[in-house]
Amino acid sequence: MGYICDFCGDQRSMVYCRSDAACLCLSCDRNVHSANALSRRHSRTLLCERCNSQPALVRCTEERVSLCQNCDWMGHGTSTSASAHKRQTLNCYSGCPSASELSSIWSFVLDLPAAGESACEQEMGLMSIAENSTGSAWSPPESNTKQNASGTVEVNGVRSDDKSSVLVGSSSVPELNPATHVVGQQAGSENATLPKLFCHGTKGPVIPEDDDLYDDFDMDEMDLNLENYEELFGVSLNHSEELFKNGGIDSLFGAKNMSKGNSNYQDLGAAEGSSVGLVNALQPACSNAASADSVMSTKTDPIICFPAKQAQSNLSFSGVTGESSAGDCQDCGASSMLLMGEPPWCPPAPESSMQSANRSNAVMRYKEKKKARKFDKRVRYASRKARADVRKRVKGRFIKAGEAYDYDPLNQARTRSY
DNA sequence: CCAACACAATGAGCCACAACATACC
DNA sequence: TCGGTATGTTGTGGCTCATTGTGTT
Repeated sequence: MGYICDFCGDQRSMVYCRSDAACLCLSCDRNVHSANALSRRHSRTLLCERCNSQPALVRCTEERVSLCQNCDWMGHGTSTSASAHKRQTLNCYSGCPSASELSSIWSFVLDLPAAGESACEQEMGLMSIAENSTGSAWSPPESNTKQNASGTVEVNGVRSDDKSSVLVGSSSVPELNPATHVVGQQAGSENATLPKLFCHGTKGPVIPEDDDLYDDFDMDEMDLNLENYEELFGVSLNHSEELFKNGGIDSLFGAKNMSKGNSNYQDLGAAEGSSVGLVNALQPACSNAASADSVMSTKTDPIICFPAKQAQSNLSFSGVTGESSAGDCQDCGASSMLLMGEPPWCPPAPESSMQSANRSNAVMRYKEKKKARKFDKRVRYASRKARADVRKRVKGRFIKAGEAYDYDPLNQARTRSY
C-alpha cells in the first residue's frame, strides 16, 4: 500500500501529498503539482519508509529511515532500545522543486534507496521550475521573513539542518502572491505558525484582545483563509472590511446564507455588522497556529508539517485562541500533542493502551464541547427573538394568529388546540 | 472483502409577522 | 430638506425531512 506511485502505478512512491491523499513518485509529484497554482500549494513530504502509507515526520539518522509519527512511536517508543535514536525533523514542501532543491531541503534525500534510480525520477532535474519566476515557495531561504534566530529545530535534543527546515509547511504559502508571501515557517521558530493561517496585510502575529471573539472561530468552520477568501470572492481584505463597515456583507456571502444554519457569519463575530468582527476574528487565524479543531476535523488540508514535539512546544495554545484551541485542549484533558501532533489517520500507538483510552475520551469530550459551541447562536434582534419565543407553532412552523397550534412556547407542556 | 442495512448526526427549509430598509411623493 | 406613506426584505425558533457518516450484519 502506497509503495507504488498512485499516479503512474509504475515507479516507487516517495512523497506523500495529503491534499490528494496520494503517494507519488518524484516525477509524478512534479507533474501533478505543476498543473496549476492550487495544486502547487499542496503540501507534500516524504513517505514513511516503514509503513509506506503515511507522511513521514521525522528521519531517524541512526537507521536512516523516514518515519511517520506512528512508526516513530512504535520504533522509538520509550520502552524500546531505539528510543535514544537521534531523529531529524522532516518538513513539508510545496511547489515543484527540482531534485537539487529537494536535496537542499532534505540533505539526505540523495541517500534514499530509490532516489535517482528510476528514469522517472531522473527526469526531475530536467524539468523547468515555472513557479520560480512567479515567486514561489521555493524562493531562497534567505527570503524567509519569519525565521528564528537559530533557524534550527531540535528533536530529542538533536539540531537538524537548517536547510531541512526551510520550507516547513509551505503548503499554503500563496505562490500566487509573491509580494506578500511568507515562505516556510521555521520548524523551530518561536513564531511557528501553520502558514495556511498567515494573513496578508498583517504585519505579524496579533495578540487578540478579546478572546470571546475567537471562541467560535474554527478553521473547519471558517476555512477561508485570506488567500482563499480573495481567490473566491475577488476582493481584498480591505475591500471586504469596507463592505462590513457599510453593511454590505450580504453582497459578499449572500444574506440568505448567513441566516440560521450557517454559523460562519456569526462565528466571525460580525453579527452586529461590525467590521471589527471580521478583522479580529481573522487575526487568530493569522497569528496563531491552527486550532485543534482544524486539525481534528478538517478533511481538506490539515497538514501537520510540524513534528509532534514541535507542535506541542511551538504551537502556542494558551490564551491565544481561547476556547477553541487551548481551552478545549485543557478542558477535555487532551494534550496539544494529542490533538495537534497526531494526524487523525494515525491509529493509536500500541505502546500504551491507557494512553489510547485517554485519547479517545479526550477526543470525545472535545467533540462534545465543540458541538455545543458550534450551535451557539447570537441573536441580532432581541425583539424578534422575543416574539418568536412566544409564537405558537404547528410542527415547528409559525402559524397565523388565531389558527390551531400544537406547540405553545408559553406553555412548557405540549399544547394541542384544534 | 463487499454490499446492504440500520442508526445517528447534521443541516436546510419551512412557517408568520414585526421590525427594518428603501423608494417615492 | 423633512415627514409621511407604500412596498419590499430580514430575522426569529421548533420541527421535519433529506443527506451524510458510521457501525453492524
